[in-house]
Amino acid sequence: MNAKRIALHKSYDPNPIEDKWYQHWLELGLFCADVDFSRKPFCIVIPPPNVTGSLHMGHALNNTLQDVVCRYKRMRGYNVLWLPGTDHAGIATQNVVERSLAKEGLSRQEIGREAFIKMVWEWKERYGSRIISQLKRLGASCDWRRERFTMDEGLSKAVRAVFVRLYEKGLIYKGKYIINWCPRCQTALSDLEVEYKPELGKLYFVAYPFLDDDGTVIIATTRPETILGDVAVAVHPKDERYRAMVGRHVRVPLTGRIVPIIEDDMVDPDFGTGCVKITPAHDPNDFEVGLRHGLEPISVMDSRGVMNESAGSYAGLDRYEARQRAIKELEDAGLLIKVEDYEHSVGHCYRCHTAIEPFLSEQWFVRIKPLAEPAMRVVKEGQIEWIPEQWVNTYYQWLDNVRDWCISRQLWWGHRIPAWTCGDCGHTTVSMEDPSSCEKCGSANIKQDEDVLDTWFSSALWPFSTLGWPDDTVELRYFYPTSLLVTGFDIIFFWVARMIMMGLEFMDNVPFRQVYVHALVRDEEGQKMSKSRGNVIDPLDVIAEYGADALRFTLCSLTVQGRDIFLSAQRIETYRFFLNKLWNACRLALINLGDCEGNGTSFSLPSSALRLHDRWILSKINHTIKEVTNFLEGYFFGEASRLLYDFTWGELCDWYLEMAKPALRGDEGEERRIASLEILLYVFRRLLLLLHPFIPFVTEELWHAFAFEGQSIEMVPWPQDMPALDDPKAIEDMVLLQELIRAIRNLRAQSRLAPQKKAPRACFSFAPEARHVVEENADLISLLASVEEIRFVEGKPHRSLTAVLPQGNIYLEVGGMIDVDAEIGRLEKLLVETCKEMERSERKLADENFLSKAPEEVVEKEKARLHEAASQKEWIERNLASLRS
RNA sequence: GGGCGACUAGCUCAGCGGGAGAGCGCUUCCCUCACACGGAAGAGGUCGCAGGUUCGAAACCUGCGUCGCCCA
Repeated sequence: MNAKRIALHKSYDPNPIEDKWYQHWLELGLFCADVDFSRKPFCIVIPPPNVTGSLHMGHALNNTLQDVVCRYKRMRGYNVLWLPGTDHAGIATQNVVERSLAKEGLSRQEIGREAFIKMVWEWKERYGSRIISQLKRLGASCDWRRERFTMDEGLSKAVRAVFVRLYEKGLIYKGKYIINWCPRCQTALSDLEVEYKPELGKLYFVAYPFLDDDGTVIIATTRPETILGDVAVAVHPKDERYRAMVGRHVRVPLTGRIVPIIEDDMVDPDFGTGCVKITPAHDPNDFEVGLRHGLEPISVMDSRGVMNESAGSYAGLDRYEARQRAIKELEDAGLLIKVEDYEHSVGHCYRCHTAIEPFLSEQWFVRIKPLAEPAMRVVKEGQIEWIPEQWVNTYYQWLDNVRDWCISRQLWWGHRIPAWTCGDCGHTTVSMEDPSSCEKCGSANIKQDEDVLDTWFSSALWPFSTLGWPDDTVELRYFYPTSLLVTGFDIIFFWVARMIMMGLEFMDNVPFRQVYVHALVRDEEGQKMSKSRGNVIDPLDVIAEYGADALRFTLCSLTVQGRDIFLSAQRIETYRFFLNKLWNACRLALINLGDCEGNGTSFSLPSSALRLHDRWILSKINHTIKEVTNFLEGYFFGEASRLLYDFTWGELCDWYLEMAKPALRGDEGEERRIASLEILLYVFRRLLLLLHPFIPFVTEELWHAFAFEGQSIEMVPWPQDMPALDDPKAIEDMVLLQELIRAIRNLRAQSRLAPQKKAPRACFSFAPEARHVVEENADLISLLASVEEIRFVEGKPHRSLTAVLPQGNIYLEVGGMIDVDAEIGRLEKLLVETCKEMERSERKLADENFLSKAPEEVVEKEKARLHEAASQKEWIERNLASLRS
């Protein structure tokens, strides 16, 4: 093998690297997954971002984690399909195009449905790929050939097939119900699309005069303008205060309408006076009451929140104007008894934040209970694993209380509802193919429903519609159920639960085996990032400044299961510095490796050729391989990346590379130089492989710099640990070596020894079993602790500083006078601490309960601790004696 | 009102039954031939509070407090 290793620049610069390697991967077809029944599939479908969207930090996190898993699984030999795409985002996209129309002074109504939809498609063609190219910039390893869009021909066919079948099964129905209505977007919303915010309002107490005497009943309401639509007054059946008046009638203020007093369980006796007005057309609870009592709803508002002709003289007033006028008139009539401040939660449209209006209208619904029941069961049975597990509670709780899903939207952009109503017989025809006549009476006088479906209706089919359903494709047979879903908790209800329901209904199988629910990314103070707060960190800015790898590694490191991520530029910088450290460690290795042969695949040196630090680093990389693999299998991204950080910086760079320098320079002879090179190759090869899923760009660059084999590091198998390399003794001895070096450095720092100047001598008075560590590594101690000479002594030399370890004393001669009193003081303090520690252990070991009930190894450990403290005490005392003599 | 989670060094968080850990920040020193995007040495914590279980609790249980999220 002729290795052509590349010299690296002095510092790491992501810019020239990242685009280059992404193009390389695309050319290699690295991300392409084709059906191959001889290989094990691994499949993730991307949570489709809105086609109008731009990459935000939430996307960056979501897709980084998916990418880490996909790259890892590829290296483990799976046939990995990460299937990308976008959704059509009905309201959001329509809003965007409507806004651009408005700039020309036009409305969609003016240009008409067909022309408008054409415009939206044009917009989509022009701007819809933005988020896709941003995902590529992040390094997303999706099979782009398979990119899908919820409005694609194939996916639209799936939507239609699902609608038809659910309709035929009676699971979709149309009806006149009270729903959430956005007066600005002019559409119905599902329960989920309403966001409740606390608002300070008023509670108005209004007197309703009895019809048959001079008395009144006082009700409390937050919305006096809806008095115009009142059809009853209700009290709780068990409320003794009002029992007598049930069945009597009152005259509704403002309208003079005569309505009954009824009783219903829904009434909360503690709210207001315990009497409430019933307005079925403008309140969901009142609607239910109206149904139970056969009350006819009266709508007094139109779809824009403007009072209509049923509101009499109020017609034409906006809802808020109407409220003011109602208050004034009630006051004038002496019927407004009092007004209280009142905090209540008001629903707002999740897209435009306008206060929503409960609105009575004809809508389409999915009957959810029959779908929810199996969706709960499969999770209970363990067919879908939630990670972290805590989220299943949220999932169950929602499914338990879920109400029918309003799926019709009064929009133009979306899947139009495939239902045609006959103008002659009134029958509704629902079918896969556009009908030309009524299926019941044969009349050609049929008209398609104007509404489109909720975007989430098509997203719910995503795991199988993207794989070709309703056709029976090989992709479906091979990749379904998909392996893993990675998503944020904010869309568990919107999306995850609905995918499970639809998957079970139409594929007769779960859509995925595991759900990984990740955190929300917040700013450094824990605030949600939002444009209005101005605290948004744009991932694209971060990538431009620090590189995609730095962003990815930061997000992974901060990802802890069950906890939100607080992100700041400073934190990203930390990991950017890490990449530079890695880069330079490789640079050091490459400078020394030159054109030497080998690629680090295996390891053949006899242990006799190895020094302590060699055996130590081999044991450590082995341990790292084991742990990172376990962490990735359990999706512990933070733990995995932090371990790699610590290994690279804290072990490899801080200790091993420093200790290997003399051998690499040839100071230990040619054999040792070759051995060290072989270890470098072995360790760096594995380290780069382990890091690759997290930081794919820089590891690819470094892989080729080392001239390791293959066209891409990702095509190389994931490293395996070698139990033969585990070396507990080396770990133990290395701890001592590190401690004694640190102890000497500490003494140096305390003395006023010039940094460049070596201390003349370090003398060790050590227990026999610890001496070999010093003997075998005297050269390294001398190098790393900066002392001229190492020797063993019996007693304390004059003019020396002392460090005490459990294994013995180290006396550092600093080449001048020392402050004896200060030394004595320091040692006495240490002696007190050591004695305290001894007493603690002695007390514990004297406790019968402890000895009989604690596990043996704990007792042993305590004994060892006592032994250590005792010998340390002895060393200190011996040392003090010599100082005082 | 119901549920979930958090509370550990100045900040962000690991640790989740056997002697408190990391990163950043801070202090002191050093441009040593991989790296100042660096190196060395330090300072800093009755692990929210109160009970309990245990030989032993930051960790487990109960209650309380503060904060956050979800649902009604």
